[in-house]
Amino acid sequence: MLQKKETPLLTEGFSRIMSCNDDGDIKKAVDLYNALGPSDSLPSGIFCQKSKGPVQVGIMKFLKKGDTSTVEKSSGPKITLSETKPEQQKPLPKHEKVEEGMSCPMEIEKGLNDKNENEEHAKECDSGDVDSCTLAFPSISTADFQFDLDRASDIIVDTAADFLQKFDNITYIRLVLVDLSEKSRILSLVKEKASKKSIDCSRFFTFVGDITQLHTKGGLRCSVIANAANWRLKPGGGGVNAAIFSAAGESLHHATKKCADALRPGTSVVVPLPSISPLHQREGVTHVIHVLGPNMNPMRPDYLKNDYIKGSKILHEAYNSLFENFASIVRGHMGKQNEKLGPEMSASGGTSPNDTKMKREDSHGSERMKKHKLLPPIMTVKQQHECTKANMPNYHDKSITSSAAPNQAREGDTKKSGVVASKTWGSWAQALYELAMHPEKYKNTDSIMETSDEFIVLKDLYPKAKRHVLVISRTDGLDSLADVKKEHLPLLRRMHSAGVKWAQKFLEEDASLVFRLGYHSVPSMRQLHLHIISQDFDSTSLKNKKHWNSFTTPFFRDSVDVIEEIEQHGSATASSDEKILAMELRCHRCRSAHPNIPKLKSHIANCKSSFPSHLLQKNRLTSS
DNA sequence: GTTCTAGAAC
DNA sequence: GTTCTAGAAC
Repeated sequence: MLQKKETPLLTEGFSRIMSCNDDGDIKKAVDLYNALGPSDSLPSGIFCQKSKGPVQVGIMKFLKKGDTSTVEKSSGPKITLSETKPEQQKPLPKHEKVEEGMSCPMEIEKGLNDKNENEEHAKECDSGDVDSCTLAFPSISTADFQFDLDRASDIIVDTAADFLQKFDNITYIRLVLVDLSEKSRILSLVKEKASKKSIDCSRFFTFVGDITQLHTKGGLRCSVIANAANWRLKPGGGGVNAAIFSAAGESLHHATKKCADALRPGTSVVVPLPSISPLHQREGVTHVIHVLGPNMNPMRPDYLKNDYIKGSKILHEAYNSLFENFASIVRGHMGKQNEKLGPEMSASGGTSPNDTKMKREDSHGSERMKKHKLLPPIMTVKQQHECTKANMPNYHDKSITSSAAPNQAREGDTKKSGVVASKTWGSWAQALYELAMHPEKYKNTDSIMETSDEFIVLKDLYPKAKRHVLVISRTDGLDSLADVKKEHLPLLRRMHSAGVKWAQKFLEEDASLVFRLGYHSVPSMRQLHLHIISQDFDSTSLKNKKHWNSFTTPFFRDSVDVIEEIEQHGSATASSDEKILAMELRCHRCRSAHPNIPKLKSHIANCKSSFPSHLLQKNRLTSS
């Protein structure tokens, strides 16, 4: 239930930790403890019961379980009414007979509540081959993006026919166009046009139902589903996108973010769906392909102003990209089945020369999109220097931050050109650098407490505790711990001593304070700076999880440890990852967890526990 | 780094 | 209804 929470450890003082994944596990655990007599005991250790249940519910949902809007567990977890968009709430239509006079080979299947009527299909779909090779997709661009249905149906039928012809040797590859309503105009148009083209109805058909419940409600197994995504690949909005993200849970969101940040109209991206996703567990969906089509809605981004020449081209590209990506998944699956090679192949990885080509093209396509679309033009370090030279160092002055061109890391680019990727810095991240390079310009600022050739001591403008100062190195090119080498050791030692000196000075004024000296693993601001921060964290500027975790998790690297590490290894390699900043909030003294910043702050205002033992060693803390 | 704000959580 | 967070923008 506590999905983002740190797992408890035996070292925290527990003797036995059991993980329960579903109600059954919980009951077993409760029964186990209920059965204990006064002198009974259980073995110590960590006991993780393997998940058999379909989904791990969030704690809020667990507590609300009695709510009648949530469907009973017996039929598998269902989307609660409050989570679905109005169009997803409509009950699925009852099975209807195929319309009379329908001569085409296409079949219309109605969403089925009655399992018996779907038995035949379900049986067929249970075959591993078949379920691995069915793509269910919604009509792209015809809902919110208001693309003309007649033109769209032509494009769907054309691209599907081309695709199936290309794969006519793989008979069990199937494409299924899905829509919610039996009255769907796009379904009937596609059905009609497909019949005219005599497309094999076992390989391409339409289906009435909810794309997020094809297996459980419709008896149709589709391991790959397409999503009519938005360009930011964000959950929400409405329609299919909202429904898929909602049904797939957080893990789809995370998995998507790993694959791409944004999508260009006419392209698609494959996202392997983590096995913890309810959509994976319940419906057997292993991949979601996000597709972005052309937009004919003036209220939405990339509006094409009714330019159907461009629009049709983009819609063609969108379906081609979708089907090609689907093919790469199928090939990956076939590769696994046929070759049974030792090393695992990626879900989209193929093995034949053709596959390699396709994979390369695909990855090129997605790489192009990956992390790039939203980024502004890159600047060289020199350009950044030029750009910021003219500016004042007050890093919160908006006139500065808006005048300097932003720049951010584009690892892909630097890697490709063979240059080692080095972090680039946003305009707001330059202030300490400016100050370190030209302290004389700011000598009247009362924030500067000390200046030497090697460093500057500055009051943090947004202190995160009663006392919070920075010792900023003045060495040009030394921006973060990643840049620190053995040659910088004397500097680091002197920065440390300066920090200790200031801490002692503060202790003369308030002997109750306790100080910690250290660096952020990944600093937000350029120019190596050492934090000297009192451990009360009593400050209105400490506002969020990132602030807290940057000073109280391994993201904060104690100066003494950094120095020792560089002495031993020549560099500071143990730096922790930015992911840790999103962790739960725990008291830095007693390690208790708190649900939000205000509650954490009221706790730490009173917590008198001693500091964790590792902080009590090696002078990591400075106190009176 | 902060500010702003939509939407989630309460 | 208010509080709080997280992500975008700067």
